[in-house]
Amino acid sequence: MDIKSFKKSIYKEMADVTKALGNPNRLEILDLLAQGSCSVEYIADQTNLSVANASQHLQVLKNAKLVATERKGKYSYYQLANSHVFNSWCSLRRLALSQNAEISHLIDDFRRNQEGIQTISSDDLIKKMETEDIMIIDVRPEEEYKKGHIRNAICFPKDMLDDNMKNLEKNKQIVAYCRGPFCMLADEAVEMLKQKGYKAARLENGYPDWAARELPVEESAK
Amino acid sequence: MDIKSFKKSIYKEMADVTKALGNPNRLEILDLLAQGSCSVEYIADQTNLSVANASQHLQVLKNAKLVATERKGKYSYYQLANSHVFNSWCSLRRLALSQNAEISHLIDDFRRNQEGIQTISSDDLIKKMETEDIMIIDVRPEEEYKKGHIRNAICFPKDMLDDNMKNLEKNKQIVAYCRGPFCMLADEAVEMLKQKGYKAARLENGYPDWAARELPVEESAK
DNA sequence: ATAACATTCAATTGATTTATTGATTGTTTT
DNA sequence: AAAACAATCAATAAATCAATTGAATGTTAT
Repeated sequence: MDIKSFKKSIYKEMADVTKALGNPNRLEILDLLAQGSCSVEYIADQTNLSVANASQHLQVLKNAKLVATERKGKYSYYQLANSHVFNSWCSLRRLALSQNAEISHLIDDFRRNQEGIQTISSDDLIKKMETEDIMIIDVRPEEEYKKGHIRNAICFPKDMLDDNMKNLEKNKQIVAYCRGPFCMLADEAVEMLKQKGYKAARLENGYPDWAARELPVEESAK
Repeated sequence: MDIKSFKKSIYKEMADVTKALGNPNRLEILDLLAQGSCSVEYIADQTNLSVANASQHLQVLKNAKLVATERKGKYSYYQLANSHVFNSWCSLRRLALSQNAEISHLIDDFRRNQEGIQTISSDDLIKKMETEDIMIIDVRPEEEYKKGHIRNAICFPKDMLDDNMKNLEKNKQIVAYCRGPFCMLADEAVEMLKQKGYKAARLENGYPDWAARELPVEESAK
């Protein structure tokens, strides 16, 4: 093989992986899978796709080796193939947020409409955990909490918030987190809590970002 | 705007950026632009695209705000819009190399055909620079060396290698580098040098990776 | 002014991608 | 065995993408 066609096939392979990422529905699916493995039905439900369409997108991701699948009984569970997938996803998220003022504005506008939700970074949270007596609440669906959560966080699914609110203390700082920066579950929870007189803020990013911090950084390809 | 359509537009924006990256020719163009700014003509020439087609791809990259353009006289010079672009490019390269055995095999096969080119990492090079008396040669075209190069590296364009070889010393370890892991200029140079009895190895990655190391790591979006 | 040149634009054609629909496969429950 | 269910497959039509061609724009040199 000559150099020219060698290089072309390299970039072709790289483009195939990138193309598999380059679809809004698949990016949303990957964002969801970053929370842990999910069945096709759950994915379809959470992303408002038909099951057939979700399955089709999952095949694309699978062919690109971005996700792995495992059958348990009559369910197929999908998960991210490895940590590189989430790393690239985050890198693209950072890229999109940095270049494209539109996304940042969309988020800012959304938060502003909700009367200024206070946002804290992971570093801030670590500091607060060491110096203050705070409560961390996980407002994702219970299934996702079970697959993994921030140490000491309480399972606080947003739709059960009313019932559980009595477990909170008005004088403690509450930090709510959810799936990631594009997920609005934490914003909604914070808004509800503030209306009731609690001191609440949201974590800027989500659980997967937090979990990735705790792992050693992988540097090179292999 | 309701949450559903808010999320859809977020992922849409993210997908638009990713789609702009998801084409083999555009990935190759970005790899080239990572060396420094280039004219359309140079890009077309280096990537074997027609000028009109290269220009078209550049428009796509420009619309996605991945590259910036500046006109100097009758030439348009394109460059990467910011460091996030190269970071994402590298992240996708890592992803593709890790998942897709095909790419790694393609590279390995190519290197094996050339009688085992020895490859050293950036960390290795730093150590060697401190402890040994080595020669670092930049085998990219002179234009790219001028735009930036590893400190103390000598400009050694591959097509001039024969003429310049007399400046090398047979007893010193020589390290050749080029554009990146997919670029074969360094491999070719190392092969030629080894045939003539020099001790030569190639740097695993290229100049842009080296330059990115020296800059402070940018963590979050803004 | 004219010619030469670098780049972009516009139109076309063929190839890919996407969502939808309905049928099919394989597993579990009754 | 039959029914219910999860997931995939196959076929289609609409939309988008990519390479080619030739014309148009804008700058520099003569």
